[in-house]
Amino acid sequence: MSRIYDQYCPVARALELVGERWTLLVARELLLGPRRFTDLMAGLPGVSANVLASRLKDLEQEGMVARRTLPPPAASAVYELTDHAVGLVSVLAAMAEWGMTMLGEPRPDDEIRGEWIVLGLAVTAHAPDVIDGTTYELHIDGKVLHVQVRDGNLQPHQGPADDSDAVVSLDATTLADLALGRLDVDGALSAGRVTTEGDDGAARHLLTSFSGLPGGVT
Amino acid sequence: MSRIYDQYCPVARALELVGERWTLLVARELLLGPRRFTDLMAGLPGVSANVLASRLKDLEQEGMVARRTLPPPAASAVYELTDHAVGLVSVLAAMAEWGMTMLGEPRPDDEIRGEWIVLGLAVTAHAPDVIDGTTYELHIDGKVLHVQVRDGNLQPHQGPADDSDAVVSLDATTLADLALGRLDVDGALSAGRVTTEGDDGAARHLLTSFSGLPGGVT
DNA sequence: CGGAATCCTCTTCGATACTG
DNA sequence: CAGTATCGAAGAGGATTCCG
Repeated sequence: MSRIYDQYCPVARALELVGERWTLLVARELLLGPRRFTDLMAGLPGVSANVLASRLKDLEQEGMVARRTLPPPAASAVYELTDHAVGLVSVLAAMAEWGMTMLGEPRPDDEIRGEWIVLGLAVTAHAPDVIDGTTYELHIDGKVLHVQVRDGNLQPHQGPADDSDAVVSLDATTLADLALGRLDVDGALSAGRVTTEGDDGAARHLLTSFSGLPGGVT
Repeated sequence: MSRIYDQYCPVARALELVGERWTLLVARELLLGPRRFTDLMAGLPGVSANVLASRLKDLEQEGMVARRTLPPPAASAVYELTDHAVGLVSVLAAMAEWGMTMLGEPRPDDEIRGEWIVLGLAVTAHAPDVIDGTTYELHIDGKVLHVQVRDGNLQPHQGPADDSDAVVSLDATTLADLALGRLDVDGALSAGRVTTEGDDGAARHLLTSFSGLPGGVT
């Protein structure tokens, strides 16, 4: 059960819904698409099974998350964000945008995952250089996700793209180095830390929109 | 000490900074201006002294809050948001905006304070009707605060205005009823639940911008 | 294998009392 | 007024077990 503040205040109400430890990170994971319990465990290193189960139960009760059983032959249960959670996305976006400026260097014990950085970039990057309607496939440390450009926004999703304009391959550290200005696009490409396929120009536009964000060392 | 997630992720980083219980509510209180420890205790019903002291210490260490001793003869210590906390404001705004839509009716044990509702309104209300550069003084349940309109945004502050265009007096419940569409401007005025002084037309514009927001019963 | 339930230890919270 | 000290209660974290 979520703890309450007993204050008739919008901020307090929001915190009662998603303010507990791990809750917003669960939402972060679900932002990229439906996930099974085990996937969430894997995507949230450090969480314990009982806490995750508890948070999912809370979110489900609040109507933010729905538990659905996939049709056969998969027949496994997945959790996904409901339509009521659209407002939650803007909270997550604000957190990611501010957190991006406070990110700094990875600490010794930090787990590094490409998706997390992509999420931060997606909300932070102003994408005037990226052409609306394009889709990019990202291969980060072997994992595949794709990003759609819609109305000047970058929307990340898990898995491969149906039809991508370009494929960009790099590792999570390179992505973070780009984002925070520790590496520039030309340097990354010439050093072979980033490789592209398909429309190389478009890929370069995407990388440029990713690089040198506020909070970086520029 | 704030607990950490050990994830190199912007959202996780933000949560390490302000994700603990009460932390964002402390920031909410400081948003309206500098406050003494005792003021904060009064503005955060339910918090205990040790938790508040701990949160202030954390925020100070993160550089979000500064502790300052007022010049004589006041000579009391106040806490205030630093310039580094500007990014934090957008997080608070996102929370308030979403929380406003989730607010609903006050629960039996809810404390009701006008400032909290004003804060929610300030970030939620689209203020096309309110004239830029105007200032309003609000008297809510005897407490005085003022709102400045700048670039289409409403900025609330504690205390009286230096030079206000209008004064609006009401109680917190009326304000919430207006915001959530349980009451309209005409009804509130004619029932005497709201009284205005100064530029009545401007006051009406302000009230209109406050009324019938998303999440209401309209 | 997926996920829920149980048990145990540790930290944090919350409330009251106390001190400079 | 501005906190610190103390202590019981609650929650987090980890491991293990049980159920489908």
